[in-house]
Amino acid sequence: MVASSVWVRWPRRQTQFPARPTRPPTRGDPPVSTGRPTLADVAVAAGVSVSTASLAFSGAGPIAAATRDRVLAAAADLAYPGPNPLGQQLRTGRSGIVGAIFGDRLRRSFRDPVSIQMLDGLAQSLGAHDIGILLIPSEAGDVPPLVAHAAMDAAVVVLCNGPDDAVVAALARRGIPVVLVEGDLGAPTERDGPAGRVPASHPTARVGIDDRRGTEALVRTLRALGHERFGVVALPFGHDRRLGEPDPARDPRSGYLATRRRLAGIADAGVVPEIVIETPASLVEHGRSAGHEILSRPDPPTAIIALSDLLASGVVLAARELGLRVPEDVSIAGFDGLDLPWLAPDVLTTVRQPLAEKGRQAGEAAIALIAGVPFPPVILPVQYEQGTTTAAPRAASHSNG
Amino acid sequence: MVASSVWVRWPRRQTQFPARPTRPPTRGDPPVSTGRPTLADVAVAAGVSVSTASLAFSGAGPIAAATRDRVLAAAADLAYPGPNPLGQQLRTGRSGIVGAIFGDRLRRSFRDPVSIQMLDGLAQSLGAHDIGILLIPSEAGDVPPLVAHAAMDAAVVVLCNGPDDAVVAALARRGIPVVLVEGDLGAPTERDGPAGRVPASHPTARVGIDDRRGTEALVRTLRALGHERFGVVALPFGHDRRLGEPDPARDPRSGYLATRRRLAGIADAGVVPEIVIETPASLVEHGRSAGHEILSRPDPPTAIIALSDLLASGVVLAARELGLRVPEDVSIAGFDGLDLPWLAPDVLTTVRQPLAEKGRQAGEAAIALIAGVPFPPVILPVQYEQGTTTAAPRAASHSNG
DNA sequence: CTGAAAGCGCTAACAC
DNA sequence: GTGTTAGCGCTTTCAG
Repeated sequence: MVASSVWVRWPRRQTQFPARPTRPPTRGDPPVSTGRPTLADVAVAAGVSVSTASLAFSGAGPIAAATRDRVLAAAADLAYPGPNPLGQQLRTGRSGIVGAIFGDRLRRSFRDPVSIQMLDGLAQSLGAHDIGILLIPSEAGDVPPLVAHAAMDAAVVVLCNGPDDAVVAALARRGIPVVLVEGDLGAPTERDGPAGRVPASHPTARVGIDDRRGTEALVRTLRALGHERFGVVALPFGHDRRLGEPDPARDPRSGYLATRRRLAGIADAGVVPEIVIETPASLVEHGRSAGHEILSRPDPPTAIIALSDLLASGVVLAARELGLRVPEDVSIAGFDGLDLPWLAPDVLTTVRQPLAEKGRQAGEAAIALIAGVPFPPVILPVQYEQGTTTAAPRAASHSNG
Repeated sequence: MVASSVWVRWPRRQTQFPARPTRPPTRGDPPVSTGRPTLADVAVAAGVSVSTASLAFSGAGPIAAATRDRVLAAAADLAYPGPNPLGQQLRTGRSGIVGAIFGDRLRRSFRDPVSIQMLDGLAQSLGAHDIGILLIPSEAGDVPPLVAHAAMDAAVVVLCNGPDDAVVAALARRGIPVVLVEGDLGAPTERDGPAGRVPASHPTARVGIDDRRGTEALVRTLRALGHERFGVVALPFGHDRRLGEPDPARDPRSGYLATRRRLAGIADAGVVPEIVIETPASLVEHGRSAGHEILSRPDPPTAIIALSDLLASGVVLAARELGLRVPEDVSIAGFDGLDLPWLAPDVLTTVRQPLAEKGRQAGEAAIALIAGVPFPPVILPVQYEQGTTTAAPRAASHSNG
């Protein structure tokens, strides 16, 4: 049974909203006179000059209380909604907007709480300065028109792809300061990729976490429990997203920094995984697929490290579906420190990163760069968190893996 | 064991980025000359007038190909990044930005895939017109500064609270067209709430779904299966969010439209629920709490209707935790039509709504209003979808409920 | 097809 | 404490 099966859509009339009367157009008069009162109108009504009227609103200079009240009263009379931001912006050269560019589809990024929590922190620090966030979803590879044309005072770029990131190059060309979250531009000598050149002098800041030491600590803990044979479910390596074992031919220098660093931490702990599955995105279903792939093998590894909690939770689901007990039959760990109530009764062993703080720092970085102040790189610490999904392997076999 | 325990933060130097040389300031010269090339510079370099140079970039008028090439070459020479959007915006009176205002915390809204999918659709339709989305998180009740001051050509307001919504009033005062998603302004006569007056003439559009008939169809189906005793886990009733049985004293006319309408649909199907639990937000954990509350009672209802899928999935978790089989012991249904892979092997019985399409329509509405064209109300259909979480009650007792 | 002129709405340096 | 003045960078008539 279907609730309703047609698209209800009332006919559209072509009538315009009532146009306000405009003064007779003179030569060179732009056709876009809004008809709304301006600061000049208020000034006339209050019997003061425009500059004084401006002061009444901005408070950016000395003004007699009586004068200010007179101006505000006149404004109220005229239903003047306050200074037009467009005029302010042109005059001050500031838009009051910071672009947030996600190197991925909105849909995919936003199904991941990691992006959201970061965005929340970003909104906090920028909001405190009355700076707005312009959402710029960006398909992998191409440069969205908004990056090229929208007004913004700075941009926060999440998950850029290294030296050749065309988005960052476009921003640099426009002179827009860039905050790189979980990204870098490569060594200065590498910055002249085909897509563009980011001059070393371009105002840039970096905010990241110490993920390398995070996975290292995690893996060391698992080794101490007796695990010797590891599987890894990895985040995407780069914009060319795929599911399966990674292409051995890929340039290990390129691709997403977070993925590279978290893998490096595993190596730091002295572990060479028996199997690595790359996923196209940090989503439960991809973790589930990867989990099935790894756990269905004969004699699978005793511990699986997923590079994100969403992936790890997918692996847990896969294990459950295969009738494996977690952590008795297989230990599963994640990364991020998300709250995943639906995994109950299990609680993921993970490496918690300060997501909101990362966003907040990115916001502070943007604010600093806008003010012309350099912002030194920030690397936030992460913390190992024991959950219920890891334990010693059933038979801590000392046979070589 | 802890990966690292201090906040790594390198010392901040106070050096400025190298300031570009500015021409000696003359009287009245604003201090904010960017030093970057302008269209005038390009025009000089190309040996044409500014108006011609403008045409070379906008293509909004006749221009000789040779002239255009000369201008573009000069622009490339000067590393001119294209017309400054701030100038364009003041001149055209358009910011190219639509505000997206969520009547809730960013964090909360964005943990809910419903908001995200809508936002994705919104980005689609606005992006096709090169219009950017300004993200405006809004605490319940107060008017964010960005609503009052940010430049935008229109605003999409999600989940407004009825006639007295201060955010909508503020937008109306500024003359900014408003698209209401899942909201209304009450009857015209009610629009003069204490918080503000939204004149009937103010450009406004509405986009919603046929949720009333959705829950009606759902409940009728359950009744046909033999269910007679229902519990309801409700979305928040209004900005005053709480968990528990609803305040009987609340004005049934106020509060979130979606909640009211979905409840109305249940009544339409001839059902008076034995128990209603209101939740503070559409989140799994609240559904879980509510589920425990309902299912722990003696002789609980045989069917539980949650007004969102996230809430419903929480109820499923609660049932599992209480050792109840779904749907044998209790039927559970949701609303939205989300993909919840982690609920496997269960698939929610639900009412699917076209979320992305809702966002797309909101975007189209905004575009229409910006162009001064009225946009008639849109009510999108919903569709009942049978999952595995509903079935006939174990003993379809015909004793009166 | 190109150039001249006018001004969108505002702020801020400076003179009074 | 207030007014004068000069644009911010751009688009768009309209004349040639």
